[in-house]
Amino acid sequence: MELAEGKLKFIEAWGKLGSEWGINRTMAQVHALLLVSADALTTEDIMSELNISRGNANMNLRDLIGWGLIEKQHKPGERKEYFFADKNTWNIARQVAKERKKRELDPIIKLLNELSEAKGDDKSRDFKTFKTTVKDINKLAKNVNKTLETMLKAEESWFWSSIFKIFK
Amino acid sequence: MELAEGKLKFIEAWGKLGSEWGINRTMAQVHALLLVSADALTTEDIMSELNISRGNANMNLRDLIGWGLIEKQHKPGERKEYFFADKNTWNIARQVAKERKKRELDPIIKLLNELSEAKGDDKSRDFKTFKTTVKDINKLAKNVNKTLETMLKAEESWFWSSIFKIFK
DNA sequence: CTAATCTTTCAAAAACTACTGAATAAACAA
DNA sequence: TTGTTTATTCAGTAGTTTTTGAAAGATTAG
Repeated sequence: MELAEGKLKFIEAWGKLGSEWGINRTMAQVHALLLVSADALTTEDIMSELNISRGNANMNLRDLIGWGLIEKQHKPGERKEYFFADKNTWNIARQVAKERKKRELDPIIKLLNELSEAKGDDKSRDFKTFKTTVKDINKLAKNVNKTLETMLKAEESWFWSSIFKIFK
Repeated sequence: MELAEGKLKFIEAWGKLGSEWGINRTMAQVHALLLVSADALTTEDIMSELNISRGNANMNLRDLIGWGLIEKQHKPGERKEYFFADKNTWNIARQVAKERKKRELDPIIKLLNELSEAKGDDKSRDFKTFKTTVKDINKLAKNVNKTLETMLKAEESWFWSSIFKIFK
């Protein structure tokens, strides 16, 4: 396989993976393109590599900045903006975990806490099932939360060696 | 908060969470409804609780069976089918992890292995970036893979107590 | 066998999400 | 200031995914 073909396959796969995890396919593709580009790219570069419009490129670039996955760069003497991706895989994983935790896990934990206060007939089978389900999911969510918090603070090598120490 | 209201909120939240993670909103809602129902429900029950059509209910019920999250039940003397969800949260988490690993992680690891064979000019900066990025993502993917494999085999209590022994 | 009941399928419609491209805004140079 | 270049916005369009509902298919009873 040649580099050019490999890049295309990587971009396609990253886009597909993103869309399977609720992330806009094009946004994931822009990210993939920047991940395999040694130099920072302009909006025009991205538009022509991925065959997308200016508006689409701009919107996804800004979203990627919002996720903390890419940054703008200004070259001296040039007016246009260049973009480059953080290539450190552990940083990427942490950044995604951090954003999704904030956007999704934190709100659901808040709701589960409220739901566990719900009142009802203690003899009703449905009520008991509701209570138990909410309680159990809450417990799981809090465990995931604690693990993520550790991961967000950790160094990659420490994190994995710790994991595998217990799984040996 | 009353039980009825709590159920509705739970169903809504579970549906939203699902859709944020690439799972059909209605499928997640059907799952949520079964999770908070003590007794098995018929297709009709689900149609009327969630205000969805027969076709939609049927399709999502079958998908949930495919994910291993719910099961059919037959009541003696009755012709219609009843559905109930496994309420064990750890089983749910494992089942989802297992399916997504099979559908998404395994294929991407296969591709990454192929991509790391790609040939190119060893002096090209783009080629070096490509190689490094692919190699690093591959390493991360394999670590996640190993961790998931351990999780799939593990008992809940063992898994979390092991995690927290290290991450305390 | 036929009738009754329940399940599954799938083409068409509806709903939703993403994309385009032209207009507008902003930044800078002269 | 005006002209030039680049960035942003957003209404309309295109594309995708989900849902409906009626028809076809199963299954069981008599």
